Amino acid sequence: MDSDASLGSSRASSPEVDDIFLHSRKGGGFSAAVSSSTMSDSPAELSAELRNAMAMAAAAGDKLGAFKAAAAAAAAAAAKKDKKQMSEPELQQLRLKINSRERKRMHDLNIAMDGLREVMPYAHGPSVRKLSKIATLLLARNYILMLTNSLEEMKRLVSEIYGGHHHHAAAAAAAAAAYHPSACGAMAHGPSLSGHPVGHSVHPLLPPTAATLATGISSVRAAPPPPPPPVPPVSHPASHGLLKSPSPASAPLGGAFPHWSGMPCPCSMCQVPSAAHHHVSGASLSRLSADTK
DNA sequence: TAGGCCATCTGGTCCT
DNA sequence: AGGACCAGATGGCCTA
Repeated sequence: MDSDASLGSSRASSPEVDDIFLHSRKGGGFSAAVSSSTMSDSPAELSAELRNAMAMAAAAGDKLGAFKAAAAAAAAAAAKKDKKQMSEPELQQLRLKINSRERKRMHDLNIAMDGLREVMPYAHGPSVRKLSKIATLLLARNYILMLTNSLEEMKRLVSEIYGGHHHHAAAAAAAAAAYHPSACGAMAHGPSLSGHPVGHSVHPLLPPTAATLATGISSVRAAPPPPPPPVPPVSHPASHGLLKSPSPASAPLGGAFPHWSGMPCPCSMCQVPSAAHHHVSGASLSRLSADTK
């Protein structure tokens, strides 16, 4: 019936409707979930009619849709009327339905954001706090730019290797690209690589690309400028700037990143940024914000 | 305690 | 008309 029954939340703090009304939220409890709906002019408690409707729906056995059924029914009935003619409970039901939709929409957005985080070359795991949304987006942008640069570089090298056989160059590049995954052996690409999904897309045989995924975002994390200097390739600081540790004493990031001996760290965060590579700086971020307004 | 990040609510606007 | 999308407001949680 109601669409938000289909999706679970990617966050524990994103309860489903049932959770909102039937369980205490962490910290705030019931009031935390409901009180904000009363910030404007709604009464602090649900109306008696509303609660009755919910109770009846719950008694009907539809646990998942207990609230939703009541809300949908009331909303459907209310939809036939003018809003001004709607009673207070009907208006509340409509509001709750709209709120539920909006919550689902935001949950979907968060799920997509989680999916994006999963394929980003940053440390995953319990000891590393997950990227914020803005950091995820900025990191993703820089990562795409880095991969584009890598691809171009690879094409260029293949063209050089094959010299004048220009008509073979494109095919060779394609073949090289296709061959790459298996050639990497244990360093298989893809999300299956624990803790470092696609971070080594910068091939070790290729010169370091211009990418530094974190440079732009560090200015986002660190409120006061100046931006931190590039991270040295060998030593891994406790924080990449982007990544928040659960506690100061938490495991250093180097432990979360698998680093292969005798091989430059494939983590693009550890690579020195190139002046040619444009990354999203704090300034550009603010510009971006301004542009979108 | 201030600031960052987030979830949620809400009203408005646009689209189908 | 209903749903999707958006932005502002608000309050909670967490960290430095």
